[in-house]
Amino acid sequence: MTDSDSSQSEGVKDFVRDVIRDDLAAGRTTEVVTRFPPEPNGYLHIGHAKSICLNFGVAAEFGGRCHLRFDDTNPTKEKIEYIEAIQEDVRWLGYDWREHLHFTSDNFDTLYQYAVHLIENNKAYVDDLSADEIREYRGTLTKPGTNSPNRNRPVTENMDLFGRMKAGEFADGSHVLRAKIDMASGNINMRDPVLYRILNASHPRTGDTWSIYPTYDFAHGQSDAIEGISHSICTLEFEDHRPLYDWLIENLPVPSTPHQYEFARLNLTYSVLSKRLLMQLVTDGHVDGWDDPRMPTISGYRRRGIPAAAIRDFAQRIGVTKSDSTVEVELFDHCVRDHLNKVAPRRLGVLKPLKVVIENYPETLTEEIDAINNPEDETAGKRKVPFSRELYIERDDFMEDPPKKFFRLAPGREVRFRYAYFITCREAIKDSAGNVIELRCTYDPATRGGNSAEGRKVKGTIHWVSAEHAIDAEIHMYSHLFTRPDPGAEGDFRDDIDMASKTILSGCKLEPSLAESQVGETLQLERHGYFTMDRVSQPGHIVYNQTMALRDGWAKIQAKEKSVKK
RNA sequence: UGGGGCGUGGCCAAGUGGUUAAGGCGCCGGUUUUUGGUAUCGGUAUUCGGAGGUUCGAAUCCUCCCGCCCCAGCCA
Repeated sequence: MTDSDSSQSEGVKDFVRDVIRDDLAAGRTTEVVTRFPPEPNGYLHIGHAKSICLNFGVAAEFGGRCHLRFDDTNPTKEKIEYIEAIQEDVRWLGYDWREHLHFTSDNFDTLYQYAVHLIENNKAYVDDLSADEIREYRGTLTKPGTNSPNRNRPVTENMDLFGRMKAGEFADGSHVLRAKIDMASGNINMRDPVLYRILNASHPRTGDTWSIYPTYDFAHGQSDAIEGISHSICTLEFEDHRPLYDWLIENLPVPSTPHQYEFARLNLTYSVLSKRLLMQLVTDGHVDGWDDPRMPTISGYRRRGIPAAAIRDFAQRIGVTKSDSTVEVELFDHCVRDHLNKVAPRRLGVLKPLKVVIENYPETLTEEIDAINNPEDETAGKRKVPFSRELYIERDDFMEDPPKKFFRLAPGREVRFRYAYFITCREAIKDSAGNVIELRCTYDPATRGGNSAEGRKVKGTIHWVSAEHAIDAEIHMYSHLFTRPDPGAEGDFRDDIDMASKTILSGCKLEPSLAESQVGETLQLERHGYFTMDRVSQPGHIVYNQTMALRDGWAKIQAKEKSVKK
């Protein structure tokens, strides 16, 4: 965690922190212990980041600790791959669980003993109704349920049956262990919830030792209690599980009494934030894996070059409340730009090259031009960029017949080549089809560095790259994965995928210093945006991902002109 | 007449009975600028889902109403 982060988190205020402050003040808690409890059945996304920042952040602020606990109670969906990826992501986000890496499966023996305890106290029973029958007996939202015919099975019989469930004598689905609570409760979670089910499946960590597995409800709160969690923070959909959470804590010989608090999960415009839908994008091949730079996953952001600090800043700015909300991606984008603007080294790169020949520049000369690495950070220093007679500029920086407000190059116009010279366009060379393929220009030797001694002004500054010295690169440009802010709001979310959300630019020309850049560093190509080298890069085949475009004032002016004309 | 939540500007979100309802994002306009970036200045809710009521005073308390979200997995 950086200093700017901790100073930002001062004065963070939300209802969760209010609760903790009150608990501390009233002596209900002496140590704040939280946990981030992912199920290893997929990759972490920005919604998880909100929870991670909350749980680890709160623990740090109050001098407590935060555990990383894998909620691995469903072997049919969980994989080692996810366990490893999740740890990498949490670490990359900047958080440290120290020795507190836990697994719900670490508690399987204890949980089993807890179940036995409930049976012995006549508070749980083995039911051999089918799943369908259990559903029928459960009633509906408005009609109370009815008791299972097995509800009054004698304790000894329950003990025998439960033991045999554990021993693997029964088929999947043939029996379950249920809590004996209240089939008429308005809260469906209290209508004798299932505590254990038979799953003859191999578990990523416990292998084949178990054929019964606890449900979320039976495992989560008890694991909290075992780990000494003081504040168990989860999302709103678990709100009506809280009475069950509390009931189990009260009725079991657990070592501590944790409490559950719920906050609203994150929704983001132009994104889907559900492991199920993200999984579908991956398995159907709509994206290039969980870490596709268009994915709202932590690994996707990392590959896209978004810094962890920006994600933490975002998590802090959106706040923590109980009201359902959808945050506009623009806020996320702002956090990314805000951070990168301060730290990203500036470089020159041409995405869509147009050749320029400086006619009055010596053919054999190459000059080393001083360029500032980061105008926002003096300590970043300067570098040398080679300038020569033949250069590339951006196609979009030249117009044969420019509109009034176009400040870039055009026939007869003079502009500044950043850090180098004032350049005047003398002629545009065209191919037989009428496309401009080359510009013939002249330079003013007296403007070296980019200023005219006599105070002559120029309206535009454009970037350039020396043709002879440039390195070639392929650049992947990205836009929102979805065409609408609320994918899936009308029909299948896959119909809202923007097929043009990824475009590949090849033959891009970058300044030679970029030969030394590395995967994991995000830099700014001036006037374009932020970019980062992709992990697929090879020595002869450099690939960059666009992290985020700079805000584009020119695009706004153009859009306005267009709407005025209409 | 099932249970549980939530409603403050376009989007987040402070506010916990007492001067003109914080702040951020976005948007609009100005200034600066060797990135049409950044920075900076100004504008953007006479009103807090609605209606009543209590009070000298209400976004904050009470009543009723309206809207939205979650729950009927042997998923988490």
